[in-house]
Amino acid sequence: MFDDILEAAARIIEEEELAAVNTNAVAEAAGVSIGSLYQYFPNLAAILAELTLRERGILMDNVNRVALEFDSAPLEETLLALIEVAVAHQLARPRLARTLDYLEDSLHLFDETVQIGDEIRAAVASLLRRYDYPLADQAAADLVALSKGMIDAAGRVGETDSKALSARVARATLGYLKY
Amino acid sequence: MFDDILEAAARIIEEEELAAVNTNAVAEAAGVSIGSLYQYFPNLAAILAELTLRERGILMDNVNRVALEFDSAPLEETLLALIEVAVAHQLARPRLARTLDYLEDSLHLFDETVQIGDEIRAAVASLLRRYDYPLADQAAADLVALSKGMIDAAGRVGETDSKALSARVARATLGYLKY
DNA sequence: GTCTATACGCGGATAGAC
DNA sequence: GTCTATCCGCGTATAGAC
Repeated sequence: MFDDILEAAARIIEEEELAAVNTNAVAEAAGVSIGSLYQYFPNLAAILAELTLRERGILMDNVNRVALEFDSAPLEETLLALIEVAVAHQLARPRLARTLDYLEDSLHLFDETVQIGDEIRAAVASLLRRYDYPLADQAAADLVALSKGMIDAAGRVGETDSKALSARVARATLGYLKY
Repeated sequence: MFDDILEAAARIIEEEELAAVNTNAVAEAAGVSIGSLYQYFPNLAAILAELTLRERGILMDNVNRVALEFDSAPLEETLLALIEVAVAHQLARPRLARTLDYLEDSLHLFDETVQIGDEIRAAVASLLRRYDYPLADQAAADLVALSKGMIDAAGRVGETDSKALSARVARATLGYLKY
């Protein structure tokens, strides 16, 4: 039920837009009454917050898992694995991912905690440092930003070939590092 | 007056958030009454549409000007000039630029016309073709996307050094092309 | 032309029946 | 626990005075 409500909100974001996410619409899409909705969430913002935290959690779990699994792999392989995680995440539900990014950015809904980008940048920076790459923080920020830009754009235009997209993103990141 | 209203909307976006842009707030920030506001715009959406079209117009004018001025310059110089235009645009009013991008994306407010990204991609693609770069359309899309990602991220964290940022973006684009 | 006042609908949230 | 009914405030837009 809790999950039904979150999923309903996610679907409205995908099929309509963020502004269309209101308590009535979410309750109806979830197949519950407005009264019941308020038994599971204190207000509308809490629904969006929980949805954001969940999506972020899934991505971060995968990022951290890759960082662990590849802790003695060559740099290029690790980067590609991280890219594949990010690509898979974004192409699964492109519009949802972009909208939640916007939410997290515009409303600083979670300014107590770090933004998801911070975590990923930190992971990449520590990876680059392990390989003695100079200016690791700057490079990590750039790599994450340019990857995100490419992956967002791909999702926006409906690309579905994860492998091809990952390869292009990998090319861009390696081009940056080696140029 | 017309301009005052647009500027008021822009400032609210920068200082608050998109959802805070309502007729009352815009009228107050513009120093006019709500009644007068409706003499200049038929509704709230028209204000946001006009604001978006203006910002887009400024950027596109500059892109097209560079494309003309550099029509016989080396590829790298032309790319750098285009990047500098985009960087200047984004760093001038970062939050406004990002929010209007979101608007144009989420609401397909202007689906009759082409999105701003399409125009820029087309300009870059024709540039690449002039230098016989293979897969020009794909490369143009990737270059615009990765540049936008880097420039957005820089604006988000308050970077102000346009030259340094342009140089890093140029490095990423050239890295992509040459890797 | 610009204002104030107001109508009106939508959406958030709660009360209270079942 | 889930529902329906309702309250209430906010925001859009208009009416009408000056």
